[in-house]
Amino acid sequence: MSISQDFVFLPHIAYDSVVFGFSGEKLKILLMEYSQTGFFALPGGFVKKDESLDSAVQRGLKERTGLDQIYLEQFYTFGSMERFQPEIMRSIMRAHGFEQADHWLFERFISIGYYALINYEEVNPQPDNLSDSIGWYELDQLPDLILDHGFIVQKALTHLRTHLDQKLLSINLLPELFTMKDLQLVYEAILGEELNRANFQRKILSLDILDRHEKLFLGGSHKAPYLYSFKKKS
Amino acid sequence: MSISQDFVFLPHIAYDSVVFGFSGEKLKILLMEYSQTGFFALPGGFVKKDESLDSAVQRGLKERTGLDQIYLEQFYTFGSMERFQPEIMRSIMRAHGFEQADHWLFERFISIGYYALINYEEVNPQPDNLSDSIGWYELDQLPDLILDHGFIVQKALTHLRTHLDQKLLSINLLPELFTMKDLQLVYEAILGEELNRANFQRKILSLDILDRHEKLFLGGSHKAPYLYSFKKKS
DNA sequence: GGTTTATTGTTTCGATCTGAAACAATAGTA
DNA sequence: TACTATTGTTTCAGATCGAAACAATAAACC
Repeated sequence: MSISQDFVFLPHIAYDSVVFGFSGEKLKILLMEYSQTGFFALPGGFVKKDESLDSAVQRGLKERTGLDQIYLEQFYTFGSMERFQPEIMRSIMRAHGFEQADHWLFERFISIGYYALINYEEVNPQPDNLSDSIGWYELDQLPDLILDHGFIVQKALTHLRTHLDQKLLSINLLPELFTMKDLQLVYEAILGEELNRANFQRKILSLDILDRHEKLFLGGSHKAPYLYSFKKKS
Repeated sequence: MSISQDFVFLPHIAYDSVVFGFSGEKLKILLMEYSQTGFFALPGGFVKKDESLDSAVQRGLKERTGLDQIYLEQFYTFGSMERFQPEIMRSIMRAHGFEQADHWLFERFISIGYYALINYEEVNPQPDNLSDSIGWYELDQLPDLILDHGFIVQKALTHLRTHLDQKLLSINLLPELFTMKDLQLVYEAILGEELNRANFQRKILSLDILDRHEKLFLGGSHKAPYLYSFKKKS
C-alpha cells in the first residue's frame, strides 16, 4: 500500500489477517515488525473504493506472501473505541520520517479480521514499506502486539478450532502428500490438546476424504506409514 | 438517525440487524418497508464517530424496538461490490422528497451484520423517518429484500443454527416461564426440523440449566406440563 | 365416581459412537 | 532370526442417540 495514493481507499475501514502456517510441529502466524519502534502487528491493509472486501484481503496477502488463491475466512469485525490510538500510528510514521500532524492513518478504523491457512514451506514473506521485517512466530510465544491485535489472534484461533471439523481446513496447512501422523499433528496443534491415535485414524478414515498412496520409507526400523492425499472434489 | 447530522457518522460503514422473534410457533424477523417504493429492508443504521460498533447497534435497536440490553451477536461483514447500488437509496430518498444529486447515503457501504433475539411479546416496533412501517414477517414467507439483505438473513440463520447449542440463545426468545414443549418449538423453528420429544427432554434436562416450577393448568383434559425457567447465572 | 382421552414425563432397548487398551503388521537393526 | 519402534487394526466397555413403549394425570363424559 502506498501512502501517496491514500485517496483510493475507503476511509476508516481496514482488515487484519491472521496467517497460520504449520512447521511440522507447531502452529505459527505471520507478524510484521515496525522498524525501530519495536511494535509487532498483524499484516493488514485497506480496501480500495472499487474492490470487494474479500478481494482486498486476497490482494494484500498476495503482496505479502506471494501466494495466490489463498484459503481465507472472515471471522470477526473489530469496532471498539479502545482500538483508536492515533499515537501508535504517529510514532510508527515518525520512525519513517513522516512528521505530519494529520494523516488518514491517524483516524479511527474499524477492522475486519480474516484468517488464512497456508503451506509454511511455499511462502517467502515480504515486508511492506512501513515495516522492516515480517516473519513466523510460534503461537504460544508471541511478542506483545499493538492495539487489540493480541485479542484478534485469540478470536481467530477460537474460530479456527470450532470450525475445524466442518471444513477441511488442514488441507491448506499440509503438502500434497502426508502421513496420518502429520495430519494428527496439525489437529493437535490447532486444538491445543493431544488426541488418541487409534480413534483419530478411525474417525478420519470414516470421513472418506483421503486417498491412500504408497508407503513412505524414511529408514526407520519400524513399519512404514502410508502416504495420504485429500480426495479431489468431484 | 437524522439525515441532517450525517457528519457524526463514520462514512462507508453501516450495520444491518436481523431481529429474530418467536410467536409461539414460527420464527419471525423485523423488516422495514420504505413508503411508496415497496422496498423491504433489514433495520440498519450507522456508527457515530465516538461510539463503538456494538454500542451503535444497541442504540439503533433500542430506537426501533424500545428494548434495552438486547442479546446481540455479530455474525458477518458484507463488503462485496454487488451491494453498491446507489439508485436504490436514491429512489428511497426521492420518495421522501429529497432530490439531492449527491448524498453520503449514495456512497458505497460495508455493512456489519448482527442478529438479535428478542421476546416477541415485549416489543413495539417503531419505524424510522425513512420508512413508514416496520413489522414482523415469517421467516419462510419473506418478501423480496433490497440489495443483499436476503443473503444476510440466510447467513444469520446459518450462524444461529450452528451456535444454538453452545449458547442458550433461546433464553431470549421465550418468556420467563415456559413449558418443555415451548422450548422444543423454539429449537424446531430455528433448526427447521422436528425433534424427538423424549430425547429432547432428556437432553435438555441433562444440561442442568432449567429450574422446574409449578404446573401449568390450561384446562386441557390431559396431564398438565411443568413450567420451567432458565437457571440464573450464579 | 369410574371411564375415557389427550398430552406430558419417564424408562427401556438396541444401534451407534467414543475412549482406552490390546493386538497385529512390518521396516530396519543387531 | 530375534529385537525394536512405529503404524494399522481390532476389541471391549461405557456413553450417547433414536425410536418406541410405558406411566402419570387433568379434564370431559357418562
